[in-house]
Amino acid sequence: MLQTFTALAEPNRLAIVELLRRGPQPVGAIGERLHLYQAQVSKHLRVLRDAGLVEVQPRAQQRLYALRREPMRELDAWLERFRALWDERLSNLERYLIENPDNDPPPDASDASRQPRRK
Amino acid sequence: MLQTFTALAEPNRLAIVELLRRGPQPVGAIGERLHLYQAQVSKHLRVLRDAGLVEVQPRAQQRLYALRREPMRELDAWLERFRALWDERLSNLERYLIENPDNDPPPDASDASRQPRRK
DNA sequence: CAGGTATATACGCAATACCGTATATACGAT
DNA sequence: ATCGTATATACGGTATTGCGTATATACCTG
Repeated sequence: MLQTFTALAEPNRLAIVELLRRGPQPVGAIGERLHLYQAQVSKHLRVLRDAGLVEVQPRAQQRLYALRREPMRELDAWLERFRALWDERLSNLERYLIENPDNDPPPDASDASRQPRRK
Repeated sequence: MLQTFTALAEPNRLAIVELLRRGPQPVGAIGERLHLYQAQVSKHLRVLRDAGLVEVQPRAQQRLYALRREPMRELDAWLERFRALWDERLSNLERYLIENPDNDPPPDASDASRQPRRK
């Protein structure tokens, strides 16, 4: 997951991924489209490949890069763990916690980390 | 979107976000939980805040940080643009289109495998 | 106001990342 | 084999980033 975010946390790589959404592309075409030096494209694709975001298929001297769905699905699953929060009453709980500074928050898992400091 | 990915592309920040999934937390608690220096937590939270991923509410001297749903929804929307691809047979179709610009006649496109074959 | 607590920012440093250029490798055609 | 095309990697430089330490700011209590 971290690797996925890392790979996407770069303008050109994100652009590449967006571009590949249209379909597999050879390195050269990507470079032209995004006004990047060929070496940069190769290097960015290397990162995307190591992150599992793209796969490569040789075609003569060309290398066709295509998106892989796996990491996207993982991202989806990761998001899923958050959607529960937004769609549930937990959101209200959080809001309550925030809006009641002076009172004790309701006993729950979110309270487990409160520090008994005092020393 | 890029800012979101950038913010999440750091182990500690990602951990913070995961932690906040349980509910709002003050800075100190986050630091203890993740074994980070307080300054680091503040700085990471600063990044997350600038990215819109978290919001802060003052509570006495503490600052309670909570997740914001906005960027998560954006991420969801961003993913949506890709889901169409995965759920369709377009992947293979596009692959075929690109792989055969004007040269090779297709061996058989109907039963195309998802795996590129090695030669 | 003094003093303690909680958090934010400033600063120097080391590691990392991206870039541009040059070079190496792979493949096809002559 | 040699050349042209397409892509990958190596290398040096610069910019960015995260870290640790020190310090500043804000708030509560007495």
